[in-house]
Amino acid sequence: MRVGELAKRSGVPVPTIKYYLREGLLPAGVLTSPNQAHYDDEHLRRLRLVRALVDVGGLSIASVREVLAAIDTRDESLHNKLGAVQEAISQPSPVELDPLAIKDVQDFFARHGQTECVDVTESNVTHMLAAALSSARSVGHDSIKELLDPYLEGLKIIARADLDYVAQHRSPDDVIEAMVVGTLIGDTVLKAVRRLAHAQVSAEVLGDVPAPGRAD
Amino acid sequence: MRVGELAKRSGVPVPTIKYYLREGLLPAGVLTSPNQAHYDDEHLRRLRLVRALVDVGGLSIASVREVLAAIDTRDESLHNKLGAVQEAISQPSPVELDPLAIKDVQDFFARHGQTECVDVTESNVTHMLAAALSSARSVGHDSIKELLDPYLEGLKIIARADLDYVAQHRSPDDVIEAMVVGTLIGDTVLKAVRRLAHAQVSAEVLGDVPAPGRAD
DNA sequence: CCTGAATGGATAGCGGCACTCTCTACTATC
DNA sequence: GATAGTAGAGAGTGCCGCTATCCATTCAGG
Repeated sequence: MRVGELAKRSGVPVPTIKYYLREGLLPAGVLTSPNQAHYDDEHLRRLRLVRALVDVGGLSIASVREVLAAIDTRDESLHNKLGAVQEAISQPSPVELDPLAIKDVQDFFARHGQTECVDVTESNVTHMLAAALSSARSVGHDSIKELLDPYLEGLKIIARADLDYVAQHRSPDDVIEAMVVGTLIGDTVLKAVRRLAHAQVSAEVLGDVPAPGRAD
Repeated sequence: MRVGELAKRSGVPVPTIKYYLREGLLPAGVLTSPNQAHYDDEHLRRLRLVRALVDVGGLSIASVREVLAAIDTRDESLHNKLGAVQEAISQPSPVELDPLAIKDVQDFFARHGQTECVDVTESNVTHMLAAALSSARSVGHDSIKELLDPYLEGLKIIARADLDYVAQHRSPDDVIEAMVVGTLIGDTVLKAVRRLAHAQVSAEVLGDVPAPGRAD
């Protein structure tokens, strides 16, 4: 197919597709003449993935490029690849880290037998966690660290489901893509369902009546 | 204190503080003369909250304004206020909704006894969920909907912890703020911990050795 | 009381990002 | 041969979150 049809089938405007091509988010089509190229279903699939990462995952174009690079790398173990993708989809926030928050993260790791991680800034993921706790501290909510353990408890169930989902896929490429999609879209799903759970819980506890003094 | 000290104590540059004042994210200080105003700890607290929402929550200035407005509204029930905050911190994505994904969301609600919600686009939260599932469908991962139930399972534990955390706070204002901080910073914490859980699980299953054929 | 730094208030400018427009030279199609 | 579409590339756009500049005023130190 040519770019026009790719645009029609994906819902992405032609100029945007050209932009993605320039930015390296989409491999070039096969040139049949100096100004004619041919795109296949793989391009369509990739284009939809890019849109999913941008629209739902909220990734920047640069991050998408990193993620795709990690997906496309062929000479690494699956585990390393997953790690690279994790890093790419977890951009650090510009918050400066509070040493006490770093301590909280280290304690958390220690509590769960992970004694390796000494330098929190080493990984985007741990940096993200430390940044979140730092921010919480700065607004006087340092006790939010008490949530870490129950969160882990709930996340064990969730991570198991994620794993089962990813395990459905056969080829390593599909596994990686499932991981990316599952993680990023999963984040959004989690966010939404958590809010629904909050709403339900708050309705139960607070009800429509303003009676906060009830013993539960 | 004056703006210079506010800047020093918060780490936010003076011009940025002025910008926030203009944008209504920060109430004006008490004028003691035509060009002298006095700011108190409440301003500092609010300023830190704004930074937390922007840096960790990733909210736009406009969303922050909405959240603060919801926090500051005085004439609504706590439950309504929480709902307003939820909406404000859940911006809809520009994805167009797949009817099948909408059906998935409705089925999910039906499975859990929530029969009220007919129109998914009514709330930003349900819209977010439907958008995420739509995107998943578009990249060929429609079976991600199977994750909804296990996610809810894990999130029940998490939401309970959230509720306990919020319940520690006395005044309604503190409850609202705890809800905002707990939800937004909690999102980031959840994201990070989930990634750590993934990494751990993938290390266990895949190990450093490329032996995918092991029976678990 | 004088001087230099800081302040409130307002307007304009900047840098980054994700496109979007425009143009040229060409080609497929009717 | 007219028309529509295409590759490729550079410039332009719109928004967002600041940042710079300016002015009249005022505070703080000597």
